[in-house]
Amino acid sequence: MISKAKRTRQHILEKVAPVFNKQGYFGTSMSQITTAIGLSKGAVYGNFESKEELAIEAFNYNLRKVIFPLADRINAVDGAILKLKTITGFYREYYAHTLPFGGCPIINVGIDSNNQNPKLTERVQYIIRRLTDQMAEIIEIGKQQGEIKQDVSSLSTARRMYSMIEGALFSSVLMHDEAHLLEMMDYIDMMIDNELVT
Amino acid sequence: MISKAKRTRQHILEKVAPVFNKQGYFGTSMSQITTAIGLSKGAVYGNFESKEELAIEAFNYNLRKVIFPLADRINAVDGAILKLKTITGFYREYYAHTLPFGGCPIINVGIDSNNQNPKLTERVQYIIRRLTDQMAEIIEIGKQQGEIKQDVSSLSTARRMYSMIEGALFSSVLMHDEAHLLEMMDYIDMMIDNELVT
DNA sequence: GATAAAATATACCGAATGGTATAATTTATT
DNA sequence: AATAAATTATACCATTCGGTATATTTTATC
Repeated sequence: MISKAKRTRQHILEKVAPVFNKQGYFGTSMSQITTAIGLSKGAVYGNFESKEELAIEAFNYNLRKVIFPLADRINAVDGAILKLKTITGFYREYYAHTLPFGGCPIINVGIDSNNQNPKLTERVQYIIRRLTDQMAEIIEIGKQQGEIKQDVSSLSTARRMYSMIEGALFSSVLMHDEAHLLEMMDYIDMMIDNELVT
Repeated sequence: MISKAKRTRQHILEKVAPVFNKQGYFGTSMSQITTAIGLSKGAVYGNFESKEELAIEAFNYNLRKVIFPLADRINAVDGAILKLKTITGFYREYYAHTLPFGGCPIINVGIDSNNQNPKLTERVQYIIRRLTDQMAEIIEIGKQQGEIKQDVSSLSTARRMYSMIEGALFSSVLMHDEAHLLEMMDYIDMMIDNELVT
């Protein structure tokens, strides 16, 4: 059976993750944290060694919740083109999905931790690299299997796609208008058909 | 002659603007501010009514420094296509230009103020709207003058361009790699030639 | 150069910060 | 059910927070 501590740890992360994502590291105080979780500082410091560790784990929690499901969706389909379009499909739902959490944790923590918290920044960089490498790998396999044109640069295309997605997401979240994201996904789909498909 | 107060105000903004841009609102303390400006709290509160007003004015200062010059560059050339390519040209230099300030103030303050400071968020929204509207206007005039295809949606295209730029900028700043931005500018230039030019 | 006015430095405020030691409580083991 | 161990609440710590009142210094006016 799962120990009490482990369940409390999960409870704290669940409640605290959206707060950190919305308010940032310095914008979130310990008193706001204890209010959000309905527990005392003792519970927090009994399960996490510092506010910083809590912030890092909260980021990981958000990733597990909003980004990692993408991998499952990609693995569930076959073929490079279909996999790529699964990505755009995923991000079409992403706005509604992440808005209650305060937007995309990658952008939020990326900006928030930059020039501030090297550990968190490195973690965000690692995640971005993983995501873009994964996309590049899909394109690469597509090329090998003749599904995607040979003259396409896998990594450049993947990075461009990712920047387009994050940029549109930023616009949508900030302007409170899902259209930016949806229209960008339409455009990327079109781009896939016109520029990648053999 | 310019008054002492006005010069101090300028001095404070100049020194404090990059600090706010790098560290965010809550990440920047009054003591860090007084250290950065080499003056006391008396000087700060004699010239600004609160930390919040200082942050807003620091953002405006950053805009004047890194974004507003774009308008001049656009006005200096004729023709929609040339104006659009002036924009991509501008952002090609933007990474090196804004890195010492801690990256693009629009993304930074946008993310930092979202869910935190409504005044600042509104200001960022207004700036984004101005930028995208300006770009849409260029495309619209290009259509009227037969320089750009009629079936192009001015506003959608402008918004997409802007999201692409901001997304690539985010990637470059966070990954410490200018390539993301430069490659995106190449792509946008190509897009202009292939999809917009009549 | 004296005086008034403006601007800056200093000293201080209550409140809140992240963090800790310890007491109280809950859980698990027998 | 009794006891030991693990977990959480409470009270408290020094420090720092943003902000202010006032003293000092600098600037402008005459």
